[in-house]
Amino acid sequence: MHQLCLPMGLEDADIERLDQIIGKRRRLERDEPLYKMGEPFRNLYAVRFGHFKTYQINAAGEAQITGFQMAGELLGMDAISADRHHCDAVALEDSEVCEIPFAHLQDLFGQVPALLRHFHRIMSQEITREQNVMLLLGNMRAEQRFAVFLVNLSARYAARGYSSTRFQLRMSREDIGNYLGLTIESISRLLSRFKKLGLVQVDKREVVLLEPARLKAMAAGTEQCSPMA
Amino acid sequence: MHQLCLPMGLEDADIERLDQIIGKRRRLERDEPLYKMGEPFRNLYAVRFGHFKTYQINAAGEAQITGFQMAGELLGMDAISADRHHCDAVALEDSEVCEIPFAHLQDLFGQVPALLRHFHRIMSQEITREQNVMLLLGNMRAEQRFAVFLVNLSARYAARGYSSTRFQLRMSREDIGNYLGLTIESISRLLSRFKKLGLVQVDKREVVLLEPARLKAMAAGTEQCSPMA
DNA sequence: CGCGGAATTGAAAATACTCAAAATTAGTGG
DNA sequence: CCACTAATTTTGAGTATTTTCAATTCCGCG
Repeated sequence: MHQLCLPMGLEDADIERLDQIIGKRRRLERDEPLYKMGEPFRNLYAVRFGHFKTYQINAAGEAQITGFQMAGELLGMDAISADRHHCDAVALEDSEVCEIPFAHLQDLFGQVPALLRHFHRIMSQEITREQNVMLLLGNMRAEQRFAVFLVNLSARYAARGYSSTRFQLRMSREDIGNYLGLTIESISRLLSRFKKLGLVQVDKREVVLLEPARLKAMAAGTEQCSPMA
Repeated sequence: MHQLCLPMGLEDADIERLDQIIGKRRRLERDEPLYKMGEPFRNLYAVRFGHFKTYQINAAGEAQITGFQMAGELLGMDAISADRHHCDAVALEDSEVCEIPFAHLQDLFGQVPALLRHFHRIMSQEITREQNVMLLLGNMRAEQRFAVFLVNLSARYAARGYSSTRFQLRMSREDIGNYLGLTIESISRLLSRFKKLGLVQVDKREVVLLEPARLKAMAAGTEQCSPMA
């Protein structure tokens, strides 16, 4: 947790100070909202375990999932600008976060420059992450989007010490489609195609990446599998 | 400039201190790069006048424009996380920026909490801006995307004291298409359609919004103009 | 005046969507 | 633990939106 979340390269004394301002833990069950758009902003949240999705809702009531978050990742940074949450965050499974009261965190920034620096990196990282999603949504075909999605999950699980080739999809097909700008039917068809091509093995929500290298090539745009005669 | 850029609600003394660390101005001519992906990160840039585009390039060499920036807006925040620029920034016309050495800015953060707070708001604003683009790319049809684009430009010019209904497009049709995840031909057709419907008047790059309210409704998804029999 | 990049327009093609139905899975209560 | 219902996923067929390819047209500029 400490590896991925806020502290990183902080001295023990600083970590100690950070731990002191970290508020209470909060457990959420599946489908429970962590916060909703428009609510006043008080805390950032660090995921301790479980998974979340964040999504925006437009005027017409349709949602666009803007990200999936897992252990060690930080939620709520989009709320700083307007002092209100800009999106909804919902637990995809039973999960736990710790609250980080932002007012206290700001107090600490003045005292622990290394913490501030790290916080800026994390916000910046969120910006680059979203830019990568814009690239995905703006100029990739369905097949490539889905490959990027799988490869991204793979890398994130690997970074957490889990298998990079076998993992559970914590989100529904519908969520995946929404995130990737595709329909649930398209996701289903892509899974079937990838399965048939021997790229993956799928059993309900468990996925095994059988050819990670080819998937990475597809994600990079180097390779593509024909639309299946 | 001071209204939109970093200072805002800062006391005069603090603005003074900020002005002191602000580095030299830099002029760029049309198509000149401000920075390129991978370059070491030293400065943020505040646009003084002119316009810029930022874009990512994927493995296959294709670009995705991630934003257009105008006077008062800040460039380079995506570089903080890796100490290297994550995208290219290019002037769309003859423009000027002022360099803000990030190391110096960080020094100031410890001394001027209000500045820090404002900086966080700006970074957070960039995150929400990108989330809005994800919503656009992920679940809007071409017509709505283009309406959102026009309405967004309109609002930003209005905020700067310019006309909200008549302005120059500083970017090519190709850039617009790239940004919106559409082809240049689609943009051209959309413009023709909007023109024919009396929504806009277009002369090369000059646009007049004839029915701002209907455009806003289209952007919100409330209204749509049929695909033109 | 003519060259060249940018923009427009048209026709054909492709990708992904919609609608519908069937199959599978998950959840619930007996 | 099983059975039943509801929800999710898969699959198919037809359709729609947008792209691709191609041919002009429009302008700025030397």
